[in-house]
Amino acid sequence: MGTKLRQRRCLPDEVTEILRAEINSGTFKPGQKLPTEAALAQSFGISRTVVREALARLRYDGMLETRQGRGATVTENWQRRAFRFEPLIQDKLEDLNQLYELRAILEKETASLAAIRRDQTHLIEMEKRLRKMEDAVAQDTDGTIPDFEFHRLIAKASGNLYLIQLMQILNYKLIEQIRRAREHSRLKPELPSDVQKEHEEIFTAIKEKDSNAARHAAHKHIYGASSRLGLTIFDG
Amino acid sequence: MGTKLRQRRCLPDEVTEILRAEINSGTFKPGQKLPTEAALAQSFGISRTVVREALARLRYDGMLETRQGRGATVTENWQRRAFRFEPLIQDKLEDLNQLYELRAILEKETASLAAIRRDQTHLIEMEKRLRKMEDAVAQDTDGTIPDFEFHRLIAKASGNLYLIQLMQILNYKLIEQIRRAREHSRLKPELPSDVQKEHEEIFTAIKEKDSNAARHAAHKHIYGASSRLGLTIFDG
DNA sequence: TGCTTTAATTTGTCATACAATTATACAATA
DNA sequence: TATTGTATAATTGTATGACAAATTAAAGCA
Repeated sequence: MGTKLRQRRCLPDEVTEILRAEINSGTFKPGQKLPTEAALAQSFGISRTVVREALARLRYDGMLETRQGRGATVTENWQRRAFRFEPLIQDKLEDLNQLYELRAILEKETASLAAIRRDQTHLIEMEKRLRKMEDAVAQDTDGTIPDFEFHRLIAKASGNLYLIQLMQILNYKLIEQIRRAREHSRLKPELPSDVQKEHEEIFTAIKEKDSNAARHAAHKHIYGASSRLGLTIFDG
Repeated sequence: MGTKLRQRRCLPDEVTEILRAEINSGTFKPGQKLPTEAALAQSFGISRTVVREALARLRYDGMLETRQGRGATVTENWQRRAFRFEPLIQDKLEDLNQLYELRAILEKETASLAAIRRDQTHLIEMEKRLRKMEDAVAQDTDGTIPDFEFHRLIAKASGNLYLIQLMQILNYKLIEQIRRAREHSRLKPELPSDVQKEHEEIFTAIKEKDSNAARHAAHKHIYGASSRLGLTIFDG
């Protein structure tokens, strides 16, 4: 295990990433034991302190189980405790594709719930963001933030705290990923007027408490967004 | 912050949970600085080692950002990196309710996708689990494992890796939670024959590539399961 | 063999030390 | 006064050593 360490970030980050990758790739299989902390420290050429920090993280994710005197064993992969939107697929486009597929599912049902549970406050806040986006379109500036907030408000109106958290993380991840993808491989930019129209449709459906219409409008929006990015998610 | 530590589990677990809760509840707000490691160690009455391990975990989840010389600040909650199904709500029944609502959403759409993308192998494996569950019903034994695996196979057939991971974690969490709830407050047990019938319906729909039927069958199943537990999720 | 005891191994926690980085206080200067 | 530069303190990052607690492996014994 003489993997080299690049001192770009802090050491525990590096070690965690390496160990995580080795577990995911099957170098250490479920049920199998990891080398001892001392051995890992020596093979990485670092102190036990750093190794322990890395193991602490993986243990917290439920990837490892350590017991005093026994060592660390890789957990069966179905009892993990944390979900991370780390790239699961090599092909970046396919990865983005699957993320958007998940997003479509969540946005659809969230909008549907929001149409039922929204109150006046939600509507007011949503409309504020709609106007901000309108301004952004008119002035040709970046409307990413009100866009992000608009979707967050829909989630909030759905009333489901897990949905809220999950979508917040997912949407932020997507913003980051798309921004990065744009820098490198020049993904097509969104067409602001289309986006604005789609947002209005979602808003109207939620306002009118039309659950099905909200679901369809949300689907149309996410499907449209993915299409504009050149993705090909399933149009269920 | 003289919160007491009960030595039930290991110290870092306790400290992590406490800090996590304090951040979530707003005791430490986003952008705000945490006490220094030394101060935390002293107030908890433990060593800096343990505090560092707790902070390492929260940092890894993206809840904290620490910089050498500056200290630890709470991250804006929209840039967190990991999603955990930790109790977000005080009321345990409402928490379970929201978890099931999320599960309903995911199972529905997963089944729908599975009906489109499943291949012969998936069907064979699913059927194996169906038979095992049948046996469990007949012999009045615990069919939790084949049940769990059946749902995992549906997710697998959907082809979306994020869905697979997410649902695995969620379903495992629910199994744990229900088991624990049963011990304490005697939740109603499932009616195995009903469950079996619902599973067969989902399977048939997926087998026949009927996406809508699969969606409906899955919804019926999760809605039924939650009802049998005495929950009241929305019947959209 | 089968059981008990002992020793070695390994993680959990503590304490200390120092380097690297940042914040703070303060003096010097224009 | 305001700003800038410098020294000082504070804080995290990493390394090392030590010991307790738990587990495993080995040795000894019937």
